[in-house]
Amino acid sequence: MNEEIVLGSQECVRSLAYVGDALYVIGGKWKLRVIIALREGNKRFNEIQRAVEGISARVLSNELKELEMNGFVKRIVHTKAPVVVEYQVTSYADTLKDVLHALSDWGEMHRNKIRREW
Amino acid sequence: MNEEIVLGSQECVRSLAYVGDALYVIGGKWKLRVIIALREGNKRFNEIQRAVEGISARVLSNELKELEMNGFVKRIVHTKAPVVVEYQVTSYADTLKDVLHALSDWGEMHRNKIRREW
DNA sequence: CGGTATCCCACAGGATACTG
DNA sequence: CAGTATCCTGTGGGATACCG
Repeated sequence: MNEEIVLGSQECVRSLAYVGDALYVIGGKWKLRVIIALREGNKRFNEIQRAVEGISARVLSNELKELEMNGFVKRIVHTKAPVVVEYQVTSYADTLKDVLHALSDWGEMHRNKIRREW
Repeated sequence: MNEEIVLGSQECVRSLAYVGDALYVIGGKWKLRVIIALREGNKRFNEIQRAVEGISARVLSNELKELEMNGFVKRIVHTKAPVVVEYQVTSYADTLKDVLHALSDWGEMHRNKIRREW
């Protein structure tokens, strides 16, 4: 039951490439946070901006475009009476569930550790 | 069993903060990759550089210092006869196991998806 | 080998203002 | 409200050279 602890060389090489690929699309300061905000439910532009603290309109606009291009988010324009634009996570974004959970859990643990140390 | 799919508002807010904290320390292009490389086994400076494709000596040097400061990596200098420096992941780095697995798995899935599309 | 020093630049991303 | 336009800065990070 110990062979799980140390990665084999092959696994390491593959893992390096895969994590590289992952970071390429979901890396950066904001992408995952925007996705998290939208997983709570569809949101309009300004709602996202309020939810994701610190993001500027310009940056959010860019992130949404990239997220849409990569299939994580869908932009929905309601053409009925009051024209409303809202953003929705796609089912592909759901595939990130484990990543988000793992990162969130680890972040929580880490924050507590840091607080204890200071 | 459906309440798992949509995050509650509280969870969302907490998750946003936690993921922010996590990305603060392990975000960026290289940190996780250096950790992965070292999880395979202790390595010397140039070995790491060869394993983590594309990283320059200057950047690797900086990353190792930060990783050491944050308790993920230990720098070991063997003072015996042939002076050798090697780097080792700490047990704290092991707490990232789930994050690394999730990211690696997702990266693999995503790569395959992209390849299928083109 | 294990780095450091220097130089440099692209680009992520912040601030502010503005528009339909 | 849903963005765009402009401007600007920091810094991540590449290239190259050098050192003990």
